Amino acid sequence: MPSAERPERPPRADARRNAARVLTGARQAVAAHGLDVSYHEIARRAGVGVGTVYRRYPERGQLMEAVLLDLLGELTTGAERALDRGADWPAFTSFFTDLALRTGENAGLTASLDDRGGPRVAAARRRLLELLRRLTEHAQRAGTLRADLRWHDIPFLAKAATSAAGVLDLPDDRSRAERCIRVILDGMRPPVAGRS
Amino acid sequence: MPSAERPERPPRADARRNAARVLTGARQAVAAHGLDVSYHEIARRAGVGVGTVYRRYPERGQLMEAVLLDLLGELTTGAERALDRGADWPAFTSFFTDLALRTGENAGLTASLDDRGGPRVAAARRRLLELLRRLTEHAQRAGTLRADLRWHDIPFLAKAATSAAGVLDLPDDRSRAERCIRVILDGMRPPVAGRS
Amino acid sequence: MPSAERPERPPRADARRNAARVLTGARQAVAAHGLDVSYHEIARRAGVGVGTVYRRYPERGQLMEAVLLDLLGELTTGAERALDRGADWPAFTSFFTDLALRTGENAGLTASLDDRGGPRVAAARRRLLELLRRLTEHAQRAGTLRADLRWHDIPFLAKAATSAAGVLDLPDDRSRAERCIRVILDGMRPPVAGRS
Amino acid sequence: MPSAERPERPPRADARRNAARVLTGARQAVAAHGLDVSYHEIARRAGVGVGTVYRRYPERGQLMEAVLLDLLGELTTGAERALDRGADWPAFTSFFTDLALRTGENAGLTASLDDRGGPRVAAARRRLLELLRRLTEHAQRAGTLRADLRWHDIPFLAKAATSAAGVLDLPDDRSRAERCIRVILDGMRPPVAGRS
DNA sequence: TATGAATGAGTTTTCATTCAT
DNA sequence: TATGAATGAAAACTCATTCAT
Repeated sequence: MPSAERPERPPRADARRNAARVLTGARQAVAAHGLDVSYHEIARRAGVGVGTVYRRYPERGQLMEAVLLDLLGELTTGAERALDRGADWPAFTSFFTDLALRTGENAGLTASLDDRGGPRVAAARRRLLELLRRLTEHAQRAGTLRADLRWHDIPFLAKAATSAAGVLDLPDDRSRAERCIRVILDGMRPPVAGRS
Repeated sequence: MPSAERPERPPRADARRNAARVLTGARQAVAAHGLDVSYHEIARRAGVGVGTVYRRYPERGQLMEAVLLDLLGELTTGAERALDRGADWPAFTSFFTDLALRTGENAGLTASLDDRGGPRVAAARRRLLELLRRLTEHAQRAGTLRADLRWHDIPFLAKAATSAAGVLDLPDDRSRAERCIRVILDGMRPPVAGRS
Repeated sequence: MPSAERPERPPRADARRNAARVLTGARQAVAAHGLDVSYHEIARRAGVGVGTVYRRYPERGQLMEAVLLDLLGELTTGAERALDRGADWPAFTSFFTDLALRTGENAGLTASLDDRGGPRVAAARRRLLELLRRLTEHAQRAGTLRADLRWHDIPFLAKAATSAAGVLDLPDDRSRAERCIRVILDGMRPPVAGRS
Repeated sequence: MPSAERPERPPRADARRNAARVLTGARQAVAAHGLDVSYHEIARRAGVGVGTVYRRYPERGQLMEAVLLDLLGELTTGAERALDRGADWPAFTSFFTDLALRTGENAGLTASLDDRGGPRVAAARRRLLELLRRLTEHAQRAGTLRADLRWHDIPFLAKAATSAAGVLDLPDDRSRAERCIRVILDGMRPPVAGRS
């Protein structure tokens, strides 16, 4: 019904397809080159023209927000699963490893866990950090996590654990990344009395 | 060439002064903006004209090499001091902390600990890594460092420890950086038997 | 690449318009400032941004080649017309004058008549020189041109004739240029017996 | 006698030597690269530092004036010799050839024969042009030079004759240069009646 | 006085962003 | 709406001129 009142029609099929392509391309591009990737690089990976990326995300911040929301959603799902599993050490370990590896894959993007982005990012971050706080407290109450750790140190340590992977430019060198994560996880356990 | 004998006069006073200024400016600029800083920014911090920076380092690679050599030299000095002090746990700790903080302050430059740069950088790096290997073996033989750590994991963990500081954009938030370093150092100690 | 088949769309209207503008601007700029004109000057005369000139001719050599081809094309047309007219003395004179004045207007570019440029320039030059050879032989066979002239001296004499105009920095001082061309043309006629 | 009144002492030996070196270097450099040659190039050929060239000729114009005066002096000597020899056709030919070849060797410098330079250049030029005028009139009165030539066309034709040599980048291709000079000289002779 | 290192204006070149099609 | 050519601000680089030694 072609009327003059803008019936808010659903987006065209190719428009929807492009929206997904751009987001995927942006995630890949950001993972590979950091937050300063050029729009041309994103467009190249998405298989669209630069203009298309600009039409959808006129501001770089908007694009990064979309990428962050995507990532935060995945991490939140992981945290919920860990809480559901009782927040014991294996569950914490699994969540932390996931956080660390994803963080490593998204070099530079981890600012998401701090204080950038618009209100929607802030909300998503709050949701994740709240889960993180509960996970941490569970683990500390159960005595599996050292008590002097602040819950907001966790994402820092997670980022730390895998900037290691980033350094190598060998994203698949999992063995070292995992060894480093293990060391950090060990360090996060309560100290044992009777050590010099 | 007014004379054929090239009397090899000593460098001009301002030339010598500028050599130091350029290096210092470059280190500050790289620390603040990463490896892609503009030559103008470097010149500004050094208090010289761009031309002077170009005269001294026509290729960006040469400048970065000089910066790396400077940094590697300082780290090597620290490693030697730690070995002289017997490579016990406090000495190791002190070296690691130094490595971690300097690495953090030189975000992006830490590639130096891997495989970039010309032959002189490679040599300086080899010298440092050799000291690192000896430090690690000492500590592992003394039982103060977990045995399953490879000595070449150390710089990764050090970088890890302070990419934390970088995240904050608050380079002086030492308290968190130090807490993270402590956790990582704890994780590097030998595991204690009888833990789940 | 949204489609794998590259529908090979026709060039955009402004792209086509700009292609012509850039070439014209380049010819004017080169005529006025020589081969070393700045790209900004060319862009200014073409009425486009520098970036556009760079997009079309990333290498200065490519731009100069395009300018040469344009000039050689015009000269070739003139030579063909002269041959069609029978290559008698008036036709030769007219061609030579044209060659001389254009050469003078394109100071520095006249290398085109010698041995610079890529294969396309070489081909265009060969085409022109071949016509020149035929013109010369016609005229010598008809006895209107001195026999001891080599056909490849002609472009040198043409360049000579109007470097005169160049000297003045008064490109419109046609009267002197024409007088000099006339003298040279006179000199090119067969010598008359019985002169000291 | 070291007194306060600046006794106008003769220049130091090395100063005089340098003055000569700079002038020679400048003539070579200008011949090779034209009037826009860099001071560094001149200094290199002279075997002195740039600063020395600047000290002696703070303005580019002063340096070019010195070079011109040197060249004009040589040409004037040639013109005087031609007049002494009676200004017949062989003498004129010899002068013209000399003028042409020197002019060719000093590509770009030939502006000297027109209207650049300071008062001393103007005077030297006037002296040379006066000789040229007399040479021309002698030759025209004797009927060996076409009457419709203006005496001030001569230097233009001379320059013309050898810009030919310049085109080749083969400064020693005398055979072509000489053939071209001959053609031009022929063209300068009085026209012969009974030609189409 | 001679030297060449230092300077910075001007040129070349890139690339984020806009906009004609 | 999607595209990529056009744009021009900003970065890289050069080199004529100055000036500390």
